[in-house]
Amino acid sequence: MARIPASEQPPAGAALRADAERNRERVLEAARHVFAEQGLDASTNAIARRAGVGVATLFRRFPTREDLIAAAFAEKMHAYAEAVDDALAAPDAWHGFCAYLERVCQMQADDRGFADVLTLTFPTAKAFEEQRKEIGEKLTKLLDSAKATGRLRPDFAHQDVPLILMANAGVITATKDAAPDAWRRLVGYLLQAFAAEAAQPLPDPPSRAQMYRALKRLAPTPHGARSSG
Amino acid sequence: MARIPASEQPPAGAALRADAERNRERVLEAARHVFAEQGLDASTNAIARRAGVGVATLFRRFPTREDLIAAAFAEKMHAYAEAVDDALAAPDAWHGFCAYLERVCQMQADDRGFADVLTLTFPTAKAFEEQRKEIGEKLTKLLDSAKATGRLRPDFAHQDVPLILMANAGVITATKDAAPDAWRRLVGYLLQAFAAEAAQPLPDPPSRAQMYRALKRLAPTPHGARSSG
DNA sequence: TAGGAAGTGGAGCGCCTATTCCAGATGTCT
DNA sequence: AGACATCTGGAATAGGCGCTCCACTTCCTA
Repeated sequence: MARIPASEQPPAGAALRADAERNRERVLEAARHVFAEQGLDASTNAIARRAGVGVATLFRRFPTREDLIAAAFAEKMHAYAEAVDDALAAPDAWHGFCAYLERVCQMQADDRGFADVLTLTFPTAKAFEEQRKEIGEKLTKLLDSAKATGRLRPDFAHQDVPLILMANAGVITATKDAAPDAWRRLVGYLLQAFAAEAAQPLPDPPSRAQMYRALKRLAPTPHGARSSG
Repeated sequence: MARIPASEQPPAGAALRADAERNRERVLEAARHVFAEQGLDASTNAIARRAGVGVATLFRRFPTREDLIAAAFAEKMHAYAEAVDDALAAPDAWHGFCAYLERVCQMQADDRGFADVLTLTFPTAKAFEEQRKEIGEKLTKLLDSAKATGRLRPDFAHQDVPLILMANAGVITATKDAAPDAWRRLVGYLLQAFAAEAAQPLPDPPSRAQMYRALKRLAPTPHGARSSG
């Protein structure tokens, strides 16, 4: 007798058996560790091995890679959201903005997987994407406030934020081992460029739609997706 | 009877048989095309297939991946060197520097493989690396001249150049398809940050040694090297 | 034009990957 | 304690990869 109506699948909230829940947690912990070290294209086997479970267990709990990624990075996404909240709460919006960018880039530097997550979308991970949308709206407010102080240049575009994250991801990928603080230099330059005092004409930013499409590019499938195109 | 003393291997300059030379050229052409489209981690098979030759032919002519990369990008490296020469010849060193950066970043945008090449070293490809060294020396001159004009900020470091290329590579990887001009925005910001007028204190740049080690990180082996670490 | 060096391509090896399947172990409820 | 759904891990499938080997072909020279 099922303690849950269980029409077909455990209705998304159904409690797992205790051992299963334990294993789920172990997989997530392993995934977080491995993704942080190797990036999003780490192999499923490596994660299962580290978790000390069979691959089948991993796949049963997280049928698609997006499921695993979304679950593994849920906490970091919250921290990411917190960063905007803190920035909005800062007494000076410009300083809030600067601190926000540094904090987020630091998060990228600390976690290669997260660096990738911030430059991608995961359309099937709904909670994830809703959160991203919410963060985006708060970010708009932050930018407006920062511009209102007269310190952030008025032509700074919302799309410039993911652009920075992409650039930062590039630096981190290349320098993580040999020069782990190199990204600070990049961000330092950029923040000075974002100051209103420095403002000179710029090329147009990519449109929001373009940027969204860029974020929607294929997530780094460990292998195989390469040949499908 | 060999028309060449041929102690063991064709002494690096030995003429290939006409058909072999033709195939060599076809492989290079294919490699250039495939690298440009897919990046340096394109599969050897894909290149051979496109060239219309067997994989053995490719490996006979280019025993290591570095051999192939060095040969495929030799021309682009010359164009890259030319960019510094032109910059040095410019009447105004600051404008020369700006044009140089834009031109090089454009080259990255036009060729995903080359974008990677510029953020890596290939220790076994001697001619390649000597050229890189020479370019580096000219670049130092260019930076000095640009600083002497008072327009390039004095704390701009030589190491900042590869840093920019890494950042640009990150943007290009992410936006190539959806927003192919996004990189211009990044470079636009950076150039404004490099202007002496905008100069504010910055984090220290990575040391040259660090940057060199970062460039020396493993080239993207198509697959396999991942598990060796 | 004939002989042999030079060059060829695809089959094959070993390794890696994702994903599925299923016989057997485990937890949970009565 | 017994019964049974739940959960498990490793074997198995199917594929991609780099790279090598070798029976066969092509070119060049004399």
